[in-house]
Amino acid sequence: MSQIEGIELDGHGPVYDQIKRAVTARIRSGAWKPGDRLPSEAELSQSLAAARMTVNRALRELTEDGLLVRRRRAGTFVAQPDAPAALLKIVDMAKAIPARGQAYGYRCETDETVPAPDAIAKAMRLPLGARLQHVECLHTADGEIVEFEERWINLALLPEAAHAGFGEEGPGGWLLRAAPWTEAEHTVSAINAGPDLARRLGVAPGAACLVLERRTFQGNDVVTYARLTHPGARHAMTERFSPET
Amino acid sequence: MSQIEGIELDGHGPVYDQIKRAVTARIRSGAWKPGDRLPSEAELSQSLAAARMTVNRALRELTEDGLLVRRRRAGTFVAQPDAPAALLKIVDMAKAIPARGQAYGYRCETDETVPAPDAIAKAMRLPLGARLQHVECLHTADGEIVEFEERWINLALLPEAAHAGFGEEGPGGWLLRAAPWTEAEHTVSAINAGPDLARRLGVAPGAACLVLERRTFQGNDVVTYARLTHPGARHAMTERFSPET
DNA sequence: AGCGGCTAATTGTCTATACAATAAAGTCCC
DNA sequence: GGGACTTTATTGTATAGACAATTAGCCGCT
Repeated sequence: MSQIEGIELDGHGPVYDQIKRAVTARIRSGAWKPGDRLPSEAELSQSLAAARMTVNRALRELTEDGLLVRRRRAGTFVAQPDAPAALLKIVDMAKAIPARGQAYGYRCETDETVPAPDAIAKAMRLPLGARLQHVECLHTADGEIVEFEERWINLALLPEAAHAGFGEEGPGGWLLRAAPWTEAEHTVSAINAGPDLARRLGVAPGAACLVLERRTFQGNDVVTYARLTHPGARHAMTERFSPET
Repeated sequence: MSQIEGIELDGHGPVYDQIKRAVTARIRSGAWKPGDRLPSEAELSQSLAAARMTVNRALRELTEDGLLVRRRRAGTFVAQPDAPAALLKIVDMAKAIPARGQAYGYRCETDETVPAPDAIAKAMRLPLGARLQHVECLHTADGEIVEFEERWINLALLPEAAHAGFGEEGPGGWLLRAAPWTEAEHTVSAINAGPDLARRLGVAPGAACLVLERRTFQGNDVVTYARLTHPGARHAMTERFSPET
């Protein structure tokens, strides 16, 4: 029983990390398949000449990464490769553009205090006419418009926003400093540019645009709602991601 | 020095978790601000009457979550709330649609072995004319088309794909079982539907569509390339996410 | 002032041990 | 056979102690 033929460590880096790599390699190579049971911590601990706590840490972290599943008394199993749960990271333009080696530009077009319009009040779960700071601005990369930002900030939660002045800096950075947030919700969709939007983005009316909507929460209250529109042809979001960490 | 006035644990659940919650609460409440230094592990261990290993685990996990930053000899600090690094999870239609309580439907339109067309060969980093399995299919929710999938599978890596038969099941599920993958890359963009695409999706020509492209890697080789097109108006991807875990 | 080396504070890891919690498997009794 | 109880393998957590690795800060020298 327990044919634990040589799982071998490579001697590079911390032991728990070596164990993680060794187990990962076994799974990757197909030697251990989804549903297979691994040797128990006690067995591994002995066969690897490591403390059980060290083995435990390795297996625990692999479990957090979704590579393993563990059940008390039953054992540790190779996880079924679940959803290719891919993630798309959504980044702040003011940071992403310089990171790509392009010149970042910002232009503020609107910065005013207004009562909440119907649709916005609903999206922000606020009573009709609640006071909001409304900002409209453009982000450019090497002079080309890559994002049109429409932003509403809940003045009941962040009264300072009314006097922050978004002429020089976008609301993104300011909010990051001013507002701790607990949760965010994103929606991605595609729309045809209407005449007004087309003019602002400098694209033909009807052109496809990528829209990212973001609601940021403080507990159950919506702190801010943003609608970020990108010319579809001109801008794409790319993210590379690996499951193992 | 070190005014560690009462960080208090609540007695619910594991100690390391209590510590995580207590520290998180401090940061959330603003009592500890970005850049502030926390008491050392030794101090916390004493003031909380917990072993240093336990404190270490709590702080380590919070560091992995990006809430803290740690430097040897310097100490543990509250992290600058970095990018509101928002994540959009990309899900498999065959799973996502039933999860939303809608009836999932699948229809295969093409399932053939072909030499790689120019653009695809380039995207998959393959020589021109390499053998690929080409699948085109539709995913519906309550009868409405929500995704048009164009899929190319590298037969050099997965020869079984030629005889898998994608008439009943989409390539997504099959690939999940057949192909271990190490990395994936996603690109999101928006396009105007051309005549052909409009017909297939059942939308007006020129309608905005959301396009998700996915390349899945095995090491440096591209296993499969997928182009998933969604009618922009009819479908949006939403994801809620919180930074603390 | 600047450079180099020493000291010590702090995190990072590993170990051995202990006990708690869980749940699979077995046992007994009807 | 099946339900209730007991056993026991396995993971989950906590602890104390040790040493390694890193590096900020200090001291001394030039």
